[in-house]
Order: sequence, then C-alpha cells, then structure tokens
Amino acid sequence: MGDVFKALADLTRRAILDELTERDGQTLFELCTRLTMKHEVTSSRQAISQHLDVLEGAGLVTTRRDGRYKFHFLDTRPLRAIVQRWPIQH
Amino acid sequence: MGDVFKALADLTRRAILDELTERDGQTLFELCTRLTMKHEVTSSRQAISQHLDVLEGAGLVTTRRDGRYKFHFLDTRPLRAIVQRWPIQH
DNA sequence: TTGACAGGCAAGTCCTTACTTGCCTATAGT
DNA sequence: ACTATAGGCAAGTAAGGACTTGCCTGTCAA
Repeated sequence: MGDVFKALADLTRRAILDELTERDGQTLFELCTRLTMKHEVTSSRQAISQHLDVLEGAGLVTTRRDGRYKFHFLDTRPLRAIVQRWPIQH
Repeated sequence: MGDVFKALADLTRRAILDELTERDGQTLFELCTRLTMKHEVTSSRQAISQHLDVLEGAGLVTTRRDGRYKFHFLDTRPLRAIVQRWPIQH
C-alpha cells in the first residue's frame, strides 16, 4: 500500500481526483482530454498513466478492465485516515 | 501560502504534527529530543528546523517567540480543505 | 564580559520523482 | 488481414526536495 499523503502531494494527481469526482469511471484518454481542457493540465498520456498508478497504489483509485478500455473510479476512503489522525480545529 | 499537501507528504513532518498533538507549544530542541526518543526520528536539528519552516509556510504550525525560545503550536485548520475538497465515502 | 545555549542562514550534496522517449501488446473495426 | 485505437513497459533526463556542513546572531546566566 502506497503513501496516501505522497499521492496527494502532486498538483496533477489532485486534478485527476477532481476530474473523477466530477465524472467517475473515465478511461485514460478521457481523463487526458478533459484534464487539458478544463483543468489546464498539459501532461502527456504516459505522465497521466503513471499518476494513475500512484493513485491506485495509494488506494485512492480503483480500476476495472473491459476489453481495450480501462475505467478508473474514485475511492476517497483512504482520506478518512487524514481526518482521524489529527484533531480538526475550527 | 505553501502547499498543505506537500507539507504532509513527508514522514518526519507528520511525526512533528503527531508530537505537537501530544504536547503543544514545544521549542525546537524539545521537539528534536522527543522525536528521537518516541518517534524514531533521527533527523538533525537543522533538518527539523527546515521541516518546521515548511509546516509554518503551510499554515499547519504557528510560532511565538519569547526571549531565546521559540514555541511551536499546531493549527489543523488547513486540513479541513482536504476533507471538503472530495466527498468522503464510507 | 565571557561562555553556554537556542536558533537562523546559506551553499553544497544526494536521492527521489515527475516527465519524456521509444517501442511493444492487445482489442476492435472495416 | 490490415489498420487504428487504448493502454503498458522500461530506460533516460531533469528538476525538486531532504539533509548536511559550517558559520553567524541573539539571549541569558555566572
């Protein structure tokens, strides 16, 4: 299991999570085009693919393969560990 | 304002936040000794000092100077942005 | 005033990591 | 079968970040 904090440290990876929040179950190519369009991300396909590997390693993204398509789903459950670790003030 | 996510990406900095959760308002030297004792952190004074700068830059730590002592206080309010950014599942 | 103590500053080293480049595999359509 | 599409693998590059090293400033006690 990868480091959730390290996974969140990258700006592009956070944009990926934003995109999946907006529209869950996207393929790699869908993510690439939508990220360049709406989130001003200029990363290549390979870069996004590697980011998705990191996110999946951290448990923040799950995948389902169907033919030549691979769909990516958001899983925010690992984020609860952050909230529970330190007392949140107000 | 620094990046809260980047600040949390480091293991030693998270240990510092743990320490301040346990005992708020510590000086740099207090933190160094307690971190090596209880959190198995082997970083030098300068390393811890630089980590504290990052945490302060991210708004997770505030400081108060008194004579030759500088006290460090935990502020977890920036963590709320993480929780609010993505919907937490269960 | 002298020395010890708490902390700060800045340059250099080294390792991690984000990204590119090039090529490969597999599935689907015509 | 041939081609286009979706994705994967792996080595190389370059930038960022953690840490060290050495020295300096400021505060307090004797």
